Amino acid sequence: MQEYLKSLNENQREAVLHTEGPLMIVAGAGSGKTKVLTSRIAHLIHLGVDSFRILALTFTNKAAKEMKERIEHMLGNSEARNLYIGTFHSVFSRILRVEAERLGYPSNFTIYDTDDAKSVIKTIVKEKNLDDKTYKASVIYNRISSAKNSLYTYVQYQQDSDIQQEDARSNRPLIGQIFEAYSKRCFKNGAMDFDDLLVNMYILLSNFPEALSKYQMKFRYVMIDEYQDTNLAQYHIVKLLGAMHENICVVGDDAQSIYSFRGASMENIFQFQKDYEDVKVIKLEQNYRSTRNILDAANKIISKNENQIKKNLWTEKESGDKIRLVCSFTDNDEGKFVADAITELKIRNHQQNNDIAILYRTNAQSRAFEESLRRGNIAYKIYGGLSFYQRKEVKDFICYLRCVANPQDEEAIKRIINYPVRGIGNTTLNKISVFAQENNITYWQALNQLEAMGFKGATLTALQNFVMMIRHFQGLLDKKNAYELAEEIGKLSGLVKELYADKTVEGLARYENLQELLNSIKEYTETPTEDGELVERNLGSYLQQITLLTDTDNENDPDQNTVKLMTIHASKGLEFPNIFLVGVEETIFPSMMSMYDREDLEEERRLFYVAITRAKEKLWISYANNRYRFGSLVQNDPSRFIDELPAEMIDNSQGAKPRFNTPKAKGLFGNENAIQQKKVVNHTQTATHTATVNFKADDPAKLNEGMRVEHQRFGFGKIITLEGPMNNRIATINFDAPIGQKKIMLNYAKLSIVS
DNA sequence: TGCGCAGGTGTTTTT
DNA sequence: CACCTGCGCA
Repeated sequence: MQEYLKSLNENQREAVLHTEGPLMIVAGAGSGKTKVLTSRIAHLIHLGVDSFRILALTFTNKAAKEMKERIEHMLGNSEARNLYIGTFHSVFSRILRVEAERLGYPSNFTIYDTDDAKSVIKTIVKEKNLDDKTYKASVIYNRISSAKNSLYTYVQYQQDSDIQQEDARSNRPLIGQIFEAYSKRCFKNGAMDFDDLLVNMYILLSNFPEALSKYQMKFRYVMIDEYQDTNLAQYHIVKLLGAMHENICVVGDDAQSIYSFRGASMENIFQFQKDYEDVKVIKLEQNYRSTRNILDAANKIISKNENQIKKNLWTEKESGDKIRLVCSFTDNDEGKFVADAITELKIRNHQQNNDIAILYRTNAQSRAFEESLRRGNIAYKIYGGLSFYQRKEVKDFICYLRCVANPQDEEAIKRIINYPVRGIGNTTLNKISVFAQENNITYWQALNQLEAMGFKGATLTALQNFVMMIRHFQGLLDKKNAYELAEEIGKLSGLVKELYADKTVEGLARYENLQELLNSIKEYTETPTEDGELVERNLGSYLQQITLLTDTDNENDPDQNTVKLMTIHASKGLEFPNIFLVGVEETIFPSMMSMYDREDLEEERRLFYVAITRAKEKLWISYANNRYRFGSLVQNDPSRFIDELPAEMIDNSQGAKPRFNTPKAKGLFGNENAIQQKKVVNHTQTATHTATVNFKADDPAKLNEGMRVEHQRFGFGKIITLEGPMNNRIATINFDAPIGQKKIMLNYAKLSIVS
């Protein structure tokens, strides 16, 4: 038997050996999913399958990279280089570069990140003279994005009566029109947003039979990781790609489906089994990661969900430590507790920083921990937030590169036309926009007819100089490699000089970031091709791949020994010996947005499950009684998920009392009066109030002290005080027994006036 | 055109 | 609280 087969358990081996026909692997957390996928690919190559004909799609670059490295290691030769392994987005962008012409895009098309996309939407909203408060870019972007993820065109969007009614109800009836204008503008700009990479791939396969058969023949074996996170567009693409050979292998875990807000649908798992008659389903249920206490707790949690494929995840490991439940008085105390616990872990248990991760629900929660870790002299790294390429100075530079590679890219031109300052103001920009619109030409084409627009004097000279400069760069595109070109751009544009002149600390950091960017371009230019035949290492391909890179992906020095801080979403697929899961409080986790809907709540619970199953040996679950949010102090109950943990696996010695959380107040605060003594509340009880049938929230501005009101969860009560600014109003309400007095943030809570 | 200040406004989660 | 926007002034 081959070496790689020996180390597999029976089910894993069956999955590896089942190479022909549709296969679905339901892989529980920590059940060796990646091992199976990589072994399966190695096995295919052993059987003589041409490595060029294997496609594996993942959701993160990191997962793709890991798979590739592991296969390389297993094979011991360079065959792995020919494999098509990458994220949906990056693989499709490579294919679309080759096929761009069929779809009417330039092969150097730009990829718009979320910021670029929102900026285009803002422009359109302004052009249509709509109110940018009702038509907020983020809202519109989300509407358009979810439409695209369901393969809706703007025409279908405009004709769908449900959608139209929904938009009308939210007072935004013109989103369909904005969608249309946005699509047309992106196309004109030679740009695709993230969703377009999927949509256009779908269009390519469904409208161009030659393209379809080309890729169907090419990819004889198709593998999909994290299948539970695919959306409708991805589902259809996978189905089309695999239709000829039907050698499709999907790996997923319904219990870890946490991306429905991005259009992912667990339904795809169930649909897969219906789509193919001869589908083989294999479950991987042995967990190799966590101790039994941790695993049992996770199982208990997930069993509360109605919507799931039943699995029996088990382990041979010992029960291990109990889960430590920690209650702190404030968010800062929570930070301090974690820092202290980490120090202790390192001293007593000889753990490294690398062995430890702090997980939270939202990025904003990282601050208290950053502070406490810094104070405790513990090296850490935060994942998430802005990717390197989204930082202002880096993106400015990239926009130079973008408009050289693709002069249709209006967003890029507008961003740099007056940076560094060259006397081209807003009025001028607007004139150019209007001219381009009226004559139905691109922004760049308009810039090449300056006289026709009637510019004179200093403005004309400034514009002419800009256009000449960009043309000069474009002329170098074929003569110089990406790095040489970038160097020239840095010099001639004055950007490097501008940043160099700034000697403040931040200025220095910005200058260094720019140098780092130049280095990365250099590195890219000098690395030999290894990615299969479609990759060319020029400026265009460089630009396309960096837009798809996230913060988690540029792990420059992996041997850095740091504690890792990240959201639970970002932690998926990772494992650590020690996990601190923090901020486990109602309104944070489950999030305020997901508390009132069964499906949303189940997704939060899956998220909780994902968090717990990251831990190999030790797990802390922590919450605070008081924390600052939006600048004011709020009080949260411990999360309902804490109550769902099995009591016998919990170590309560850190003073945490999930059911009766009395604050251990001992003058930790200067302004004691500001903190309302919290009533002892069993919050499972608090949830028993069912809102009146016709419950309708009233405008918080109408509330007054002394009024009797109804709260959806806490029931009826009387307003004692109202305080804080109107945009963050806090009411102290004396609720009827057994709830008692509570502070309520009106931004979140919905109150209905009774009398 | 650019800068400083006041005021408003917002937090899920991400390729 | 922290960030962004818009406005008034130099």
